[in-house]
Amino acid sequence: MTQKNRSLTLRDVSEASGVSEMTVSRVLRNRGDVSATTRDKVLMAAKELGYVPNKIAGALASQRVNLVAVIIPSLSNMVFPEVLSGISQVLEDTELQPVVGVTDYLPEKEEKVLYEMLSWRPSGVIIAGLEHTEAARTMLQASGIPVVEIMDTDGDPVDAMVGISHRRAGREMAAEILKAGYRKIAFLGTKMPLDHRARKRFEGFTEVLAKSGVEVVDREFYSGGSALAKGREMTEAVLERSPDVDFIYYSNDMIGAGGLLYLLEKGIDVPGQIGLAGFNGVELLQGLPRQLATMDACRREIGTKAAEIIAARVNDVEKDGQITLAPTISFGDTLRDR
Amino acid sequence: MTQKNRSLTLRDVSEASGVSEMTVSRVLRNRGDVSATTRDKVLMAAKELGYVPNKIAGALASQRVNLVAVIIPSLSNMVFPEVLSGISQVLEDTELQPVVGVTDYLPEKEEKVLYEMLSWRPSGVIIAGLEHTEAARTMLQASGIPVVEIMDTDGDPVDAMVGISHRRAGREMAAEILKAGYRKIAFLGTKMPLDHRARKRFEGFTEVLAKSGVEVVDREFYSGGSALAKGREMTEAVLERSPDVDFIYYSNDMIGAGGLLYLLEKGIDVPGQIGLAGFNGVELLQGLPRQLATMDACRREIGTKAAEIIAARVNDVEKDGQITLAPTISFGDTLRDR
DNA sequence: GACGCGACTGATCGCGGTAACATTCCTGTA
DNA sequence: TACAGGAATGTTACCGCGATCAGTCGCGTC
Repeated sequence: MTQKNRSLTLRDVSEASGVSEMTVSRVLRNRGDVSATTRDKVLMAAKELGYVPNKIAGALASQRVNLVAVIIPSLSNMVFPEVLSGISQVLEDTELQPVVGVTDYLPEKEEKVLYEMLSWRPSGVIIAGLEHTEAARTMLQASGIPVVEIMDTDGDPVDAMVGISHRRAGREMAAEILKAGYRKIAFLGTKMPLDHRARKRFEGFTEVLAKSGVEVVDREFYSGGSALAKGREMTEAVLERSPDVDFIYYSNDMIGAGGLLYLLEKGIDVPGQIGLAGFNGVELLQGLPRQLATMDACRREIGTKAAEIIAARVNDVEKDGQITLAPTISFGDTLRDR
Repeated sequence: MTQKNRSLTLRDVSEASGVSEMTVSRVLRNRGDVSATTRDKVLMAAKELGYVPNKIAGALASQRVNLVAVIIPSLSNMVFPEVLSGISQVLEDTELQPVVGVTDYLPEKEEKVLYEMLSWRPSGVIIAGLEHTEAARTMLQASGIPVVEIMDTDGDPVDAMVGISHRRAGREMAAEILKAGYRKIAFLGTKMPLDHRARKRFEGFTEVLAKSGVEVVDREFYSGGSALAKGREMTEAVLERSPDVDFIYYSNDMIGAGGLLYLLEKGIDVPGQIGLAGFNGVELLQGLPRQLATMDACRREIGTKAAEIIAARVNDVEKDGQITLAPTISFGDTLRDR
């Protein structure tokens, strides 16, 4: 409460409680032996002064920074917050703490953010995707700390990796769609150069279609704006251009939901006339009039596994570092045998 | 690239380039006079080694930490990410950097997170809400750094504050609803003890209703789960219990959207038989079959204004610190004169 | 009574940088 | 030619804390 301007230090607490700085330090970190009386005295003084330890100094002195850099493309779609929450949950039981950096899907920004984060000398890095600039990869390698690349497993990780195969996800969805008898298939997605995982899903998707001699009859890509509204617009555009479409595969659930709402409004029979599928398994879908077919991206689990790997490695425990999770398909009400 | 284990220091670069550590430091920070030749030599050496400056040490030595602590309740609803993006956008033009902490709407967790963040000695704090534990308020005051409390302006800030009056938002919505002729009004919201802003909206809302002798005929609260689905369920429950309801005020757009979808499905005339309104003005709404009446919470602007205040104060520029933004109501298609 | 031992406490050093001041060197000018 | 003055570079002293090691004290043991 009594507080001038200059920030308090151990010395202030030490003077206030009549013991050495070292003892105060021990009390506040619960380390080493301190008598109960001294401990109480110190804690009282610290509380009274409103002392908050300086982790900057602590980290420098101890050469330990209990931060984990988490680098993701975006916070504004539901997918990464959920990964984050998985990470936080696991790290909560450790002394590690996540620090988030956002790249907006821009490789150069990713590089910059990574550089910034590494300059805080974190204990580990969790970073989305396997595609990074040359410089970023080099930094990750040179950092000498555990690195987990998440979300995607189609590629070579710098170190550890946890995710699903998006290529396979695309393939499986394509197979199911074909099995259900759809043939005039359209694809709606995000502008792809930015989003490697969406691209890989698309590649896997077309690959399987091609094997059956089927080609995507139409496609449309968007960027920015309300995904729900974009799904609507794009669906409308595609139907206008290609009225004979019988299935639409969306690169994410949000635009899929927009498309679903649009089709229902138009009185189109889903999935009779047109089938639909999205990707991600977002919670939102549960509130829709009909359940959109989708594929769970195992977001939360990716977060927890990644955090577990970091936590283990930080404590020098070796731990399996290449985890490919299996996304489960959910057919919902929009993908059925015709 | 050549890299053992121990992290590189200025000394390594200094040795590699044949100048003093101080000069290397100057080059890397672009500060002070350094000849072009020396500069190049140093930069080459630094790049070659893959040197990343240690901000921990730098911050300790310079007594400057260019971090801004941003403490918010949640990342999983659209509102805070948007505030964050406003903050980031403004801070991008400064040397400040946001660091996010999440409290899950729990006061004790907020206190803990705040303590953690302050222990990194940030240059400023942006924190959601005006309600904090006693200890948290004390810490904020004692920190001696600029503090901006955001989102809400119904109360006394520790220092600066940027937001809207949720009480007034509730009042205005109530007034419009009454003006449109609705009288059997229900309220659906989140469990309130956790969310002061939702509570204040509700208080303002009922206050205006009461002045016209109207009372909320039914109410229902939820916590957890998919908001869209919850909106659906709660709406169904309320209609069953109180079939004569003619308006439903939702404490957020997401549950409002769920309700809207439900009513449309049931073939109920919206807004003829039942009017609806939500709160927040989320982007999602643009993709709905009908535009839900709502009120913009000025999220992005709150973020930018708050960041501007911090940025100004950090540079010792005084700046107006009590900003109340005016949310604009948007009637959409679900609130109309009967 | 000397000794060992464990519990507790303190002194010193250095983590990797930066601020502030000191030094060197070069140039133009009186 | 001597010297002022600035540009370029180096030296020194910390920043606030924790690791390490060095005491101090009380007590049981032989």
